[in-house]
Amino acid sequence: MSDVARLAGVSIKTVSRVVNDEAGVHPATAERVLAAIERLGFRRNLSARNLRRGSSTGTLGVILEDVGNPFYSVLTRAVEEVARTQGRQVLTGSSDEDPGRERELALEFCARRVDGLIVVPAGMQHGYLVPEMQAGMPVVFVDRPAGDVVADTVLVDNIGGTADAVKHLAAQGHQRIAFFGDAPDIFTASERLRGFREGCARSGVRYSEELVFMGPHTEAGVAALLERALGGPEPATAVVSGNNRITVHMLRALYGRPARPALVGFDDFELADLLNPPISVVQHDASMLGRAAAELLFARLEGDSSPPRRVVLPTRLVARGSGEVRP
Amino acid sequence: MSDVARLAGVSIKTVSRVVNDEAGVHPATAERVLAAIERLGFRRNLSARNLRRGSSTGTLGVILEDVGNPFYSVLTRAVEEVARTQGRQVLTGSSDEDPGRERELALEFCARRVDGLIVVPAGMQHGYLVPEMQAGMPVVFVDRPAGDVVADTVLVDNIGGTADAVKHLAAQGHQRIAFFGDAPDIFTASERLRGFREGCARSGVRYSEELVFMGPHTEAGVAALLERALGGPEPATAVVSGNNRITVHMLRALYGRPARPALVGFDDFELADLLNPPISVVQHDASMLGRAAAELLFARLEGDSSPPRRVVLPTRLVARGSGEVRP
DNA sequence: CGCCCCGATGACAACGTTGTCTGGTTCCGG
DNA sequence: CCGGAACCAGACAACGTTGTCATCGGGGCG
Repeated sequence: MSDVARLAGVSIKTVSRVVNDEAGVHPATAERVLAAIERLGFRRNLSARNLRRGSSTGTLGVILEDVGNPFYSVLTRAVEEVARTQGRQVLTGSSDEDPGRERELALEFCARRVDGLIVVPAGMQHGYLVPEMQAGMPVVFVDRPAGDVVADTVLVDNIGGTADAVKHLAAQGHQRIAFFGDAPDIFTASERLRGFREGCARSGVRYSEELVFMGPHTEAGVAALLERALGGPEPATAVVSGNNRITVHMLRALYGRPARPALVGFDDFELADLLNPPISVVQHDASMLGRAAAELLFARLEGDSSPPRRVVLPTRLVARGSGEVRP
Repeated sequence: MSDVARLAGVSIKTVSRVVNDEAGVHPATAERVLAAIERLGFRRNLSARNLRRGSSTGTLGVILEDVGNPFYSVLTRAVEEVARTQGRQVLTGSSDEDPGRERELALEFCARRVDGLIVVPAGMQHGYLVPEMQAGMPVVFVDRPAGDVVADTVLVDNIGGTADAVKHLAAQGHQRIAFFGDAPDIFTASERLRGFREGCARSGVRYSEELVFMGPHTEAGVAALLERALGGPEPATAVVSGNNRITVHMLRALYGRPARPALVGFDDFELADLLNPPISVVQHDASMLGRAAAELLFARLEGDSSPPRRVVLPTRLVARGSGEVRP
């Protein structure tokens, strides 16, 4: 900036005035300054500006499990979309479900003075965020609640959705239904299991411990457990899958098998309708999750200080046929 | 910081020493300072720190078409992964293929003093980046070259990959092969068309203008053009699709049709192997694109000032069966 | 002619840090 | 008992901006 000032023969304050479109600069002076800016390729330093003005950094931090997972990337995109209307940029980070990594990212973002955080929490301890929140950092949790912090949270109706899946299968006459889910320490996994159990109760299906399989996260793992579920004296005739990754693993494991169990998966995924049979799913909207979270966050930034809210977005069972296939 | 200093009864410089783990602070003093930091929830302001130290901001800017598109989100994840090894964070932005939006994002990132930019360029004019690059901002273009700027670029072998697709189809006996691609002003689209033409020439397939369809980007659009390609006196018996979105649209348009043309798609996609028939694709690695770009960028940051490089990553034809289906 | 006001510009401090330099103890060896 | 090293701690300036206030002409008005 002082280079520009020297070249234009003015003080740096005048340059500042020009780059900020402040009134009261002689047109001819402004002209000279602009020419100097152009010639030197000057671009004002936003960090310094924000520091001096005490204004926001105009950034948002988004921490999720994996930026590369389509579900989260759609969520991120929705956040970005809302942020854009507010002239803010988005910093993203993947925690890989590692609480330590999440914490590291969150504190790093706080040190960068992001205006707010949107977090898909990993693990159950988020007390480390309390001081930040007390210091005025708005935090919204998405997809799962934080273990030990009360804050705005946006969830989907995991219980209702899974119960619907069971109901759908029961309506097709299935009585032996298996559930495959993520590790039970992940909120959505345990909620969906709960929904599964409730669904069984409501639909008059006998819930049996040995048809519940939590935690496999490789194709081989899913395949092995599936073998167990479909073997034995009383094999399962239908399966509820707890998330899209497990569903995909399962499809691979089932591929080419002559007799396939009926299947309903939690989370929709691209091409589910083009498979044979088309896969029925419990659908919900990652984009809406992101939008809701971002909107909650911006409300806080605009001064909303009402008690923390918990938004639960509905799910929708999309019957595509896989729920009707009989063994 | 001065609050902490006051509470601990020291000068702010001592606080600075403590938060920076500098040697030469009496343990008891450090203890007091740490306690004060804890009590006040102090977190040092990274922007101010970077400003003062003149060090990098520790951020990277990534601009791509759509953060929510799985292809780009995998790329982003790879960039993040490399950035992480260097202790840097990633700012992302979606251009939606709008050059104006891209420019806005890029300049905003520059004003924030990101350490470098990774850009999937939209449009053909990127001269606006020249001053920034001259001022020392390293820029790497991914997936497409910039129209009018020479800089590091990471591409995939669009021409070779598409030619392989044609070769594969020709080997199955196809002589009437259609090509569906993105709008021709998108680099990858025109390159792949070129590859298609070259493939035809090399494989002895007659290239015919009326079997080339560029630009449809809705399912209905693809369906309508497909109708044309498959109708008429000399219908196409095989189709090459120029990217994963078009492939998916095409699959929907073809779904349930009794006689399907043979199909090879550029870009692999999840579940392609589970469709019926499994879809043959020209596979390439978004993750590797991202990694290569990030590594080029970091090399520049470490002072590599060799002439701009152009890296072309190979593609691999994965024959899954859809190329062999005969009408 | 003198006054005041206004338009244009600049000097200076401050944002929250950290690098440099200096001042003050303490403790050791001579 | 003194010189000097070693150790701690603080004062001050600076990073690149912008907010506040002061300065300086010139022009309109009484």
